[in-house]
Amino acid sequence: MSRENKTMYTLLGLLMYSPLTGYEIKRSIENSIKHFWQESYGQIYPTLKKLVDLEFAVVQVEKVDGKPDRKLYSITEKGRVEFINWLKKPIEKIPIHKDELLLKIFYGQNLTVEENIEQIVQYQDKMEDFLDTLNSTEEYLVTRRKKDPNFDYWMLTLSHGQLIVKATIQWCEESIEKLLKK
Amino acid sequence: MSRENKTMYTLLGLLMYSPLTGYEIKRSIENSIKHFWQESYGQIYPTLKKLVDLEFAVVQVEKVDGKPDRKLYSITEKGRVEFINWLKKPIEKIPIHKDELLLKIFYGQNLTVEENIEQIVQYQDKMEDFLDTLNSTEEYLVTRRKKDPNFDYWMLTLSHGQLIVKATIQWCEESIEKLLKK
DNA sequence: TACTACATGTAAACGGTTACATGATTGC
DNA sequence: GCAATCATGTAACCGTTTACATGTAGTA
Repeated sequence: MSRENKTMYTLLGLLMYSPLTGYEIKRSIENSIKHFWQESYGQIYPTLKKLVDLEFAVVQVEKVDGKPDRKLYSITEKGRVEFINWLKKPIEKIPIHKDELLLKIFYGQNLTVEENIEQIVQYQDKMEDFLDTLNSTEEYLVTRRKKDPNFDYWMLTLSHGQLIVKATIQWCEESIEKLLKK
Repeated sequence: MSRENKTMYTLLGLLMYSPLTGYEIKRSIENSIKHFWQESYGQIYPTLKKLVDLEFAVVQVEKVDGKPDRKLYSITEKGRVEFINWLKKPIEKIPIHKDELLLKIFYGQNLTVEENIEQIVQYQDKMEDFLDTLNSTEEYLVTRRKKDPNFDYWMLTLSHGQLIVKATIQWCEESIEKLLKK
């Protein structure tokens, strides 16, 4: 079973809006899909090269004084077809995400009840911080990006994050309760 | 920042209960933490070797006619200390799990509303199947393992899975609703 | 006859992060 | 003077999966 490279589709998806440089792609990911998707330069630049090799994108090199060349990547028709085909394809299997907290809780019998509660409390704190940043993003989208044709889809990914994080916080509270009764 | 090898701690945690072979470890993972943690033989066997190198475990080789040697690994005192120290350490940062469905939904404007709904419907189906297997596991634990000292902690990891999957199904339903109104 | 369970392991490749290297400009 | 932003990229390494190799015993 060959593994498909999702980084490629992430970049193609961004290039569907407009041509971008590697640097701009990184920034773009940082303030849009960051809460469920990340890419490093170590992935972005080689993938951009691959996109050109496969004729899914073309480069325009702009010379700039004293700076490295600015390489602007544009998606080709072939790239658009490839991207749309990927988009339509259903997700084959739900992925199992490795969860370090659960691994520690699974082995919880090796610690005291108090130590386990402490672990969960600290995790819950981090989840509440995360919920705050998601809520800030929502406010930004609603006040500044409501007219964008993508707005509804962006909001769907956000509400997913909010629901999951809230469920996790709820689990933390319930679990602490249960452990206190031991 | 050096990356810690969680596979090592996964194996040490299992060896805390009793000595095991690589094969038994694989099986053990398959019917306990499978819903949030997986390890392949390509990870297990080399890690077992490493555990012995670091003196966190010792091997006992049992010769068996016509079969490969059975290598039984036991945790050492040094290994127990290492494991407990890891268990106590708080989770530093919540990991961002890459989510292919959300990536596709984020780019949803490139498809029709119906195509996006179809994508979510199919995902929801898979989530409902997953919930069924989690519920079966719960039934098994409650009817067959209630006396085990680890029972409460095992149930916590299970209820986490159930809550998250239910939240995801809820998100699917709400999202389909929202898309139908477009 | 074929599949499953038992039991070991390796090699290649993939996917991803981190650290490094370079250097101009702008603003505090 | 220092940090941030713009802008390119590579190399080393880590973590993980997949496919391969080997072979017996029991069962459907």
